[in-house]
Amino acid sequence: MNKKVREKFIMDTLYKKGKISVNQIIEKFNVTSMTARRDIAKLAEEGYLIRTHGGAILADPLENMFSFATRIEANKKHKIDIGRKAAKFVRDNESIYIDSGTTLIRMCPFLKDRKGLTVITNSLPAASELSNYSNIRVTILGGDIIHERRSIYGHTAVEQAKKYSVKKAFIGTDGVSLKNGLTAYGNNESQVSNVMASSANEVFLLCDSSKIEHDSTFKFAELSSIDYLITDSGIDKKILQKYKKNKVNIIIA
Amino acid sequence: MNKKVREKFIMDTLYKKGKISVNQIIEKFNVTSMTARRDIAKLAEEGYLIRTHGGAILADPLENMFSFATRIEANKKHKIDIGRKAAKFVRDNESIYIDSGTTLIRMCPFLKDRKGLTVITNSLPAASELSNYSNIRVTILGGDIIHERRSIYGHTAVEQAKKYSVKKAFIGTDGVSLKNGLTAYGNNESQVSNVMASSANEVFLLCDSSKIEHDSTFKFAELSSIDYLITDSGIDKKILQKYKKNKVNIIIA
DNA sequence: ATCAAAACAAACATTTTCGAACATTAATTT
DNA sequence: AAATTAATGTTCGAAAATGTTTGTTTTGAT
Repeated sequence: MNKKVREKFIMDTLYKKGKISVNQIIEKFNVTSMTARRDIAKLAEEGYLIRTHGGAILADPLENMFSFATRIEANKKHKIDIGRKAAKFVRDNESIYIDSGTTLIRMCPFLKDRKGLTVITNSLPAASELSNYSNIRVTILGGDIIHERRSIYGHTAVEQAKKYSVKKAFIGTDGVSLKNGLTAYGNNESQVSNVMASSANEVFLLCDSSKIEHDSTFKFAELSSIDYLITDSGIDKKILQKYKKNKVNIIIA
Repeated sequence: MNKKVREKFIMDTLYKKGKISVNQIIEKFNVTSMTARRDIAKLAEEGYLIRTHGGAILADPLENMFSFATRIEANKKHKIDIGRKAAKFVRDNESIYIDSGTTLIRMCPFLKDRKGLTVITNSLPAASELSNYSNIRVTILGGDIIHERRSIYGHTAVEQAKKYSVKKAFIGTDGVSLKNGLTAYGNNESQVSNVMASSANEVFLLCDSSKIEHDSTFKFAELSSIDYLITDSGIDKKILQKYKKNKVNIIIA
């Protein structure tokens, strides 16, 4: 079971230093280069890192490696994990809704191999990312753009949203708690999420653990309106138990 | 494995300082000048930067936005010229429509200082670019996305377009001729352009000179429906005269 | 306009890393 | 315990990265 330990070491090193070499792995664990390379290959396959000659660097699926300032976003790793997990629920030939939000964007790269997928979204970056994949049909909601979030909202967006019905809706939130359900900073964007969620067969809420048991200003949906809550391993055990007791279908990525 | 790391360093430096020298790379990574130059050459090949003697400077940011397979557009200079010229017709506190198309995108950076501007667009990259400027209200048309063009079309988009009325519409085309007017490859996108143009006080057609007296498949508008044709200095003198005789209001950027 | 220094690039040499194929050794299942 | 599966090791030719040499081009100062 050393494999998992090596993988953890690789990712830890990457998050700390941004890069790792095959030799580092060889020396640390006394394995052959082939094994080290296989580890790296596997993690690359899963989208965690980008291979290089002699090692690997940290992957960032969205900003291709030449991103503007390389500010290391808080919770980026967690968000990628959540995005990957969420993407696993998407099947070929489905139609899904992807909400705006930094966590939701992380789903997109993991959808690129789906066949016959139709995606409806109110997220400008999600639409941009998905429009790279010619096999995915992308529909964007029209309306006004919120600059800070690159998301689309307003009456027009809501009206358009009402016309669609999707199999699965993947939505975000600014906060979620057992007491107040889903809450957001602004009242506007969440209306779109609500409409799309209400027509969906299954609703997935994606939120990193920092938002759990944290309330924002506007309450926009009950906890019961979601079918699955996908979050990261950073969630407090006690809170996790409490949620399970309250029959929230919680998934740890 | 240093290669990717060097590339990242090069691009980071470029984004921070706008330029980089071969010597900086040599000193930082202890490599030969040949290696440093090969790095630069490769990145230039991919369109990320522009080579100079002794180093490189940053390539156009817009290029990077969708650029994965960035073929370096011919006519880029011309398109920028056209975009700059077109932007000069935009006043504070107006509402305008910006069509999809590579020429139209070039307008956006020149609009960043306008006050109280409202922009409606069916172009994904234009919307992305404009959403960087918090002083500009951006409305995007909803609908299906054409991958190759990053533009939005279809029934939904047309219906939404009908609800707006703008002061000035800036539209693009695949071809324009005295005989056939404005023509496009596909029949779909141009419908949106048509609707927005018909409600506008003034219609500007932006097209580089390679498209003039060149016909595409679908005829979507008369030449008389546009008020100004903005093109580049590459236009043939004889054709220019002919257009002027036919009372086309032609502007050379 | 001329010249020297710096920058460049083609061709070739060297070093390093890869990865496919097969062998071996755990770990799991039956 | 035998069979199956997963993980790791070994070998070796191919590919990639980098260095070296050498002659050409560019630049900038005179």
